[in-house]
Amino acid sequence: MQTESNKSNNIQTNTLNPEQLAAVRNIAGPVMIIAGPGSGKTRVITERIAHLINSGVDSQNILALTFTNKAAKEMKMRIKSLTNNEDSESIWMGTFHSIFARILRQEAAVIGYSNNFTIYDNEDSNKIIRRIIKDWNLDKDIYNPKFIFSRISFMKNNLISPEDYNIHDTLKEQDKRNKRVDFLKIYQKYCQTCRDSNAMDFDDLLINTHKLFQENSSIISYYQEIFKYILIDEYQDTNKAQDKIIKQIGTKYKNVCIVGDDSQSIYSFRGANINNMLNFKKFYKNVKEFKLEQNYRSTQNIVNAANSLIAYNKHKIDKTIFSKNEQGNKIRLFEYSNGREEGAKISSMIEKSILKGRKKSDHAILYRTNSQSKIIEDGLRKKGIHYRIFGGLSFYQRKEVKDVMAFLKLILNHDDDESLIRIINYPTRGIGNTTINKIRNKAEEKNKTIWQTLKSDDFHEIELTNGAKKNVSFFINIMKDLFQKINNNIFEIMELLMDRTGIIRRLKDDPTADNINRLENIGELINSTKLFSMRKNNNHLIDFINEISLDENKLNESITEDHVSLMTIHQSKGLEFSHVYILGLENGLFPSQRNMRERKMIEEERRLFYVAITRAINSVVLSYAISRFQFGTINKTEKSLFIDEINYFFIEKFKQTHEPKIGGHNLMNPPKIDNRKLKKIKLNSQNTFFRKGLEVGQSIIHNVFGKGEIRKIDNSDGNQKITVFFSAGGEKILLTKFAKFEILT
DNA sequence: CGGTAGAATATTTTT
DNA sequence: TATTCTACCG
Repeated sequence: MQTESNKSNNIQTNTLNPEQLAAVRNIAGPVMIIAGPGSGKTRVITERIAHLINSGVDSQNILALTFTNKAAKEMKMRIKSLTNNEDSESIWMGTFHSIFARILRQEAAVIGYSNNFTIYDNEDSNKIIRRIIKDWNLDKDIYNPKFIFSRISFMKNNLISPEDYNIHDTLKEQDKRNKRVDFLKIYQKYCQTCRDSNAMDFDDLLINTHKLFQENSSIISYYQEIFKYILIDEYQDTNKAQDKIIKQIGTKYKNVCIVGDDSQSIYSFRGANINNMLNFKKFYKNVKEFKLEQNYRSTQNIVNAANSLIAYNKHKIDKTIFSKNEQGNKIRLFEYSNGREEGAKISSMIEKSILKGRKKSDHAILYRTNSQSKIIEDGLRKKGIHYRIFGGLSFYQRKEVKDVMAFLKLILNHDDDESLIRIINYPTRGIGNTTINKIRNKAEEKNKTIWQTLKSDDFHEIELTNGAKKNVSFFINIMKDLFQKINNNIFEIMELLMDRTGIIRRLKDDPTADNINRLENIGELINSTKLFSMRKNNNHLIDFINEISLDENKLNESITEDHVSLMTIHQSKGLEFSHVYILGLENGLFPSQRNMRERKMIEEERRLFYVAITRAINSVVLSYAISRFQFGTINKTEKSLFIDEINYFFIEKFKQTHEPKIGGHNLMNPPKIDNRKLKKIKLNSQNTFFRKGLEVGQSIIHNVFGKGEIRKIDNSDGNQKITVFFSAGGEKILLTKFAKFEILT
């Protein structure tokens, strides 16, 4: 895999083309760079920043906002080598969220937070909302927690506070029509809960920054002076709050450079609005506009196919993307009878490609939804092709990891009720729902946070059974001891934490496959705290939590073995691969069911498809299945409407199956076949897993237990088990599916 | 209170 | 199918 930043070797010469050069050199005043896919955008950005520094601009006066922290890191490295200047380290470069979190920690007191505030992720937010709805006995169908959360998020991204909502008739009308009359109350309560817990959710990082700047003229002028030069990548995917903040900061010096491609805007579900980009020229006068239209990445066929597709979108900036690379092969389209066949056939295509001498990492498989990864995984595994799935559940989102992290968060911020509730009975120590609710009610009554309640005399006012009281006291004591350690290094905190809570002991006592896996993950977390605490600076608890809350750190980034990449199209943004496979081109899946109703939404899905195609350097393979197994039933599907939008001149169609087509269905509602009777026969689709090359007598090294020797290999059921004797820990049975180890001999 | 079995329910995409 | 929720029993 390559990211755009290190793809510059694709640019034929070492020099920039005239348009790129102009975009790099024009550093004063507002600039808009429209950068088509593969147009050397990242190179232009890095060169531009390097040019700023070489022209004498102080690194500390540059604000560069990227879409991911990973992109920021890579760009920083390139800028450092371009400028040969150590100072380039001090550029303010990162995502909106991480940069603003940094500012907010600095200025927290001004807006009524303390600087150790917790950052809640979506799971935390959802739990809070679910609790509010439950506490108030609201109808779960009308007040669907997920929906409520996304609506709250929508409000926040559009800077609509509860007060604003209240005077916003159309919004109120909408909710009234849907009988969600209590939406405002929930919104208020949710905000209150976060604030009381000294916590911010992702959206709060934006709106609180906006508020901070809005209400404090001295602070905004301070940052206007700091951020004299502003550059924002992927501007097409900014939301209103982000756009406004940039306007707040940029209005003084107006050295604002936005980079983006309206055709690649794919985050409207998160509040992103292309109009931010389209209206840029209206807000600032004399905007210099540069269009990077030459695609250095893909073959002409791929670029032409993508162009013919995106031409169906009405809402877009006029531009002509072209390629001078070789013509290349046509895009290939395959029809399969079902998802399983799709997975198998695509896998064997990749296998053949690898046999031709290509690297696995030249291949990427892209899909619309995370759940589609499973079928292709099965296919690849059968062929023994290494792959890596990006995204899905990240390491830090795993339950057991979050549980341990909740202890750390609570140590840092005692008012973090969400974390406290999460761990008061983890591992189970006899504190059930009844007890927790009694405690919560008392805290509510006293208008205190839970920890404040527990540590004060109020605790004794709660009517608890003796047993419950003892258990809660036990928890309080654990936490008091841990709180003492707040300034120790994290590894020491972790050791005490494990010792006092017995998390590891408990898991070891009950070594089910799940628990072994959990144990390994916690082991990995402990390892990472060890590494973290060995850092020279920024090695405190707050730094650790900060990085984990906002960095999409995958922790297993270090996998070096050659592998095929599997990811959603959203995650492929900014990446490129020689050979790209796009699965599941079916109406209802891609474009997704929900987005098929509105033209605006279909345009977004089309942009998503455009992004997918333009990831490819040499070849694109598309596929769809005429039936798909989903939710335990087989559904007939129809090929995606996007397929025929690609000009036939650039695409080649293959049919693998000859089943008669059932015609005449309503496009919006593909017929469903009731499969309940068939289900009883149940295909034996057990997930088998065997690790290759294992032998009795081999010595291995395990990430938790260390060195050991294989004593026995058990392939009897679908899950391969090995018995290993560890010099440190004695004999253990491991499931090779989960165990993390390497063969030594 | 904790564990579990069986029922109900859910699928976009993510900082 | 995979995950979450609910009801019930020890």
